Amino acid sequence: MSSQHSRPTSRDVAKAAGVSQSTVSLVLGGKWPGRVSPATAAAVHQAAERLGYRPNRAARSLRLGSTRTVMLVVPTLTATFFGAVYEGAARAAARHGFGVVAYPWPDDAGPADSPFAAAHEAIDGILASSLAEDVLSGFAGVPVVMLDSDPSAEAPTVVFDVQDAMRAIVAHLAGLGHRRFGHVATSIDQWTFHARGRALADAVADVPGATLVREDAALDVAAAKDAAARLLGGPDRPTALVCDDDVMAAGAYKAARARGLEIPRDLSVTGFDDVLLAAALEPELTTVRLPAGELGAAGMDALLRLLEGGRPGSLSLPGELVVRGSTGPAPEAPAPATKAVSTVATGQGRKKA
Amino acid sequence: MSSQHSRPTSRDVAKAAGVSQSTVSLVLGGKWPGRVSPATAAAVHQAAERLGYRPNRAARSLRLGSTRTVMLVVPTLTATFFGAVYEGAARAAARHGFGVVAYPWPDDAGPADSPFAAAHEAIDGILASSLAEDVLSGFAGVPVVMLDSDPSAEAPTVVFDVQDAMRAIVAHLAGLGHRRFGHVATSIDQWTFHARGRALADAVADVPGATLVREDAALDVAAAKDAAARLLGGPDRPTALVCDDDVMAAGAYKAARARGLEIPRDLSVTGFDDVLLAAALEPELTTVRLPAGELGAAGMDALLRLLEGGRPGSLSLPGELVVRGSTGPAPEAPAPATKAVSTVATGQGRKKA
DNA sequence: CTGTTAGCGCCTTCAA
DNA sequence: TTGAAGGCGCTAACAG
Repeated sequence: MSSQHSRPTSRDVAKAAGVSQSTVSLVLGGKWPGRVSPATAAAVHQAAERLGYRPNRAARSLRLGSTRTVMLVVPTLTATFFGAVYEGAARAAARHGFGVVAYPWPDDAGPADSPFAAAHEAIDGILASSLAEDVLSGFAGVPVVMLDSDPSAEAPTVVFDVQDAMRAIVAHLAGLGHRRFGHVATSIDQWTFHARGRALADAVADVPGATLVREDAALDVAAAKDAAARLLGGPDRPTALVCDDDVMAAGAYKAARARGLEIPRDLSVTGFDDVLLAAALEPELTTVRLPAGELGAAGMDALLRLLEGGRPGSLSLPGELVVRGSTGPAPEAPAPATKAVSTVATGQGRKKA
Repeated sequence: MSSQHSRPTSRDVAKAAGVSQSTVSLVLGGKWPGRVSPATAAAVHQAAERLGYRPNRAARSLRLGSTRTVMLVVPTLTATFFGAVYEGAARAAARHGFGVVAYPWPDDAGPADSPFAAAHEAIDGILASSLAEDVLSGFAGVPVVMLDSDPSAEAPTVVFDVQDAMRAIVAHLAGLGHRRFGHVATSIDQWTFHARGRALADAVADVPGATLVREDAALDVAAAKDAAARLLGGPDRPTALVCDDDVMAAGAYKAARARGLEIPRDLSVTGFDDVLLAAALEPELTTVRLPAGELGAAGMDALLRLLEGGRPGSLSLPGELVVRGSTGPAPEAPAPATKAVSTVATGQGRKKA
């Protein structure tokens, strides 16, 4: 026995199969046809199998100069969304023999360390989600694909079609007769939230006679509650609150309840994300489901293509409006309107009852 | 220029500093004092800095036979809990120059692949959270620390003090006058849930005159709602529902509402975990906060000690009871009791109003 | 105190 | 069709 008790090497396999190392490499690398006899190849495969041989990654990396590892940079892993992104990315990577290491980098922490504290410098490429492009300034030269961030960036991107999703929300609400919209917005400086704000404004502008007021807050329940309370306390109280995120919708629920408003009778509320929370709330939340896993997978596919020398294009994934119990017909005369709201039915509006 | 445009090697640094490679290795490895002159050491450091030198991980791994990488196996990353475990573990690992790769392995998927599809076989140790020990059967020989799982296992473990947490919950509830408890349990076959069930039964048994009924359900809102409904529909309706998880508590809320019961006036509800959900519910949930990040960090510390040849002991982390709005005094005469509930005040009960 | 040397396991010429 | 040899970048013996 040449191998003491540790993992077998290609040498061991060669010895066992009665061939040379290079033959083993050829066969196991799958490029033997036409260069190695089928019989020899079979013998090699068999020996490798029997010995439980697995190539040493470090040695392979050293020789090849590539690590077959991709780093996923996300603001946090403590959010189901990014966990799903990771799982989607890892699945796609595994199909190509790549591994993924997660690197949580809070968005308010400035540019990420280039010389990693975590010793993760051995990387072939970077997948960055929901981060500003300049966060990656320390990684010049490393192939990058950006997820859920400004598609006008240089790197290939994969994003959600936020505009379409917001249009769907507004169409749904407008169809229920709503005209006075409130936007419970998050103040986080991320592309997706800027995009949501813009998309909502655009969509509302397309509804004749519709108005939109906006309040910003941090992305947590308490802050969102305050923002929603401000909206609800203002003149011309909105009949529908469009929230930037399911978490903020939970805050909106609380503000509504504090004001004695019943959802959806007196107020409609929508979210964005469709995480666990949406189904846990009462009534269940009408929201847009964002396919986080697919985002990760599509991003990884693009990155892998990039690593192979290709030039992947940018991509946009559709969200899906999930209508649940938090939206309903606009209340008839919700408040003594000070401004006349001359609503022109656009034809797509369909009121129930 | 010897280096074309790629990363500088220790050779380049040596050349730049006018010394040999081994000196560079010694200096940068921090074991030069007494072997290299301070002046030379300074020169090396400076050259390395100027060139932006970073050691090649693959080469180092190959030489050292260790990868300075640990694998964290978790049931899923799509849960804030495991995301927090990861972050805690990664932080602790980084302090020692270790990296962490996450490996989501659903608990119902049987023993994990030993020869990883994801090519993650290059690993020094394994941290496994909330998994049965036999899931790791394919990794014989690799140092392992188990998190949140049966402490009677062979491997060192880090767990939460479930028993203490449950006692705190029951004490809190009993202090409010509750004697009829319902357990909304999860049917998931994990150590922690078995432990919760046992701990709850024990704690209730210690309250004179107290009773406990139990219903099992999958770990999701809808299933928990059904289970809670069964509990609430049975004879001698419980006045307090102890749920195995915050998610299940959300289901309990729904069941209560469906039955016209108001929380906490007619029914008290408690959770377990204190994730985002607890503060999003209305009223906010009384629950036990489980320090997931600390679990990961403590586990990683233990694993690192194990890798250094030590024999870390097992550890138990305390949870913290967080009292919020979902628990209140037991209703006076909640239902025409068929059994007499002879309540003996234990002296620690303190009713408001 | 510093330099030389060897070899970790793999893949890829090059020669047979 | 197969084997021998070299070297990826690093570290640890061993010389000097």
